[in-house]
Amino acid sequence: MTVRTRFAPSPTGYLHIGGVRTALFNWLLAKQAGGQFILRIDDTDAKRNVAEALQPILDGFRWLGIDWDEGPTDDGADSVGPQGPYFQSQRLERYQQAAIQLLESGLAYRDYSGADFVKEREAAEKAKTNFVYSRNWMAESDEQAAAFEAEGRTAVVRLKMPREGKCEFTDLIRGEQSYDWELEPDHVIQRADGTCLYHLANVVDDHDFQITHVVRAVEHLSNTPRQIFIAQSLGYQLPQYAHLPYVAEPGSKKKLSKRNIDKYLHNKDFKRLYQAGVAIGERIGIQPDPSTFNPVLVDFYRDIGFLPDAVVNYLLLLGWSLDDKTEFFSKDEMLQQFSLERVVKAAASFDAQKLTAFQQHYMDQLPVKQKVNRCLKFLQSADLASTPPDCDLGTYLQTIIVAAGDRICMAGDILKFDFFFVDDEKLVFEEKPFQKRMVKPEGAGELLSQFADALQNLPDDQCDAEQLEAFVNTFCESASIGLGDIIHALRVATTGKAAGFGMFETMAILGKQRCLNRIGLALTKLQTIVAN
RNA sequence: GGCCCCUUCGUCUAGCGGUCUAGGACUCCGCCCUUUCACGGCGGCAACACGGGUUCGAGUCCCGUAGGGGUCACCA
Repeated sequence: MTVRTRFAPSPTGYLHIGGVRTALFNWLLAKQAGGQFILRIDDTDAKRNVAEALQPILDGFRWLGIDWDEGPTDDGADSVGPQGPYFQSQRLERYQQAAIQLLESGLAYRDYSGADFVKEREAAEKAKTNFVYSRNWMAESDEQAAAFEAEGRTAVVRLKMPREGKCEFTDLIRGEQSYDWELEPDHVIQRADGTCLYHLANVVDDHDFQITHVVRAVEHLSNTPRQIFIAQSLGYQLPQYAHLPYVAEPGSKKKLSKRNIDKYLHNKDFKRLYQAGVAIGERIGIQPDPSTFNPVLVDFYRDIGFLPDAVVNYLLLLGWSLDDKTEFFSKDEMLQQFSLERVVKAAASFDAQKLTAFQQHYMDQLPVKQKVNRCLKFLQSADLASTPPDCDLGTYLQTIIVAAGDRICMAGDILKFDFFFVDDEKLVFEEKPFQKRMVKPEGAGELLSQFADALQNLPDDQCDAEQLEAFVNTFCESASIGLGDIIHALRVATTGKAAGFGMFETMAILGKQRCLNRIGLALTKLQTIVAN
């Protein structure tokens, strides 16, 4: 039997990190068995522009390398696959057929209760008793229906649920499950206007698409009995069920939700990641709106230069493990090793710091050329392209990336080192360090000026990091000062910042002329400040 | 509230009755390396929710208790 799994997002405009994990597990289960992974769009209730709200979700999956065998086309405008369409909004007829079949077999009925149903339910809630619908407005014959209609009532279709016995099924993760049928109310499966609801559509589609394994989050566990009822009533063969734990909030066990971003921002690690993202985002024109750009959403990671494999690897280990030590998995290894048996039952909190650690690891492993390509995109987006004379941007960038080592965790971090890529006259000297290192220390300007004169005479072919270091040391000796007396001012003057990587390396990369230019600009600025 | 689920270091987890004075990873803290930072190396802090059983023996099985969570729509 071919394993077929599915993930069924609603077109909401964003791809949630918890959803990705569910999709990933589905994908792994199908692909490791040589089966198919299907993307189905649950838009039965969507009144918005589906294509537009679907696009970010499709893009997200493509970026992560979670490819679907059947489902919407990449632009979300159409479907590909033998059982299409894969949009629920386009499958209404199928659901209606199923509703008729249920009606005809007496396992569903037309219900004319309207608001009376709610009244009964509320009364039961008030009395603190289990609610069992009286079925007073149930119409099982056309005569009954006509009578209710004469009262001006309209009908929905409800499931005629069993009122005794148990629903038993096996969950691949949670084992044997048993639910009392009497606790299941008569769910509505079709509205008065003929449109159908989730449970019906879901079961019909899973059957039509020949889904063999329904792998979804636990919040659906309690939906399973009614779906089993529908499937059995329709004569469908039941799929296997597996209910994953949900992904929880940072530092708590509550379900992670895009609605509570403000709350997560109080979490130290989450906030740090978010702020790192915002710092990058604002340089490349992303609105710092936490409702559309935050670490719960997959776009966030792509936008700031995470590696998709890092995100996937992290998510794999959120609720699953192979053993007591293996941390890193390539896609192939995941496909080889994944199994539902090893899925953890408890909810797992989202940990921004650990995700970042995975990113750091994957970035370290990435060949330099690829790092260059990724960082280059951010420079271009931020409109940064200034290089030393006779040096092309790619080569220059590579030098910087090598020197930066692991200081570039996500590709967008290259923007922290923007001073390498701005024209000298556009270099911004940060106020605080400039005050501290240039303005405040007595004679700093004078010293720097002398240094510039000396540097001017240093032959161009002696400007690598090592020789520069020797040169600076010699200068310090002759001026009878310590290295610390000049190096800080020198850093601020050449980079505008208080911190960076090795000073001599930085100077070597910038080149002598640009260092001189910048020192000159810093001295001019200093004079202006002193004059005022 | 009803029903259901879950419970090992701060976090992700290993553990399927003895090999557990509970292992790994992230974080944190030391030390080493490095003229600085980062990396790296070494080391450290830190957990079986509680109470009863069962058993020669329980983190591991059973039952309670507590806590946490999910779900109870003409949403999906």
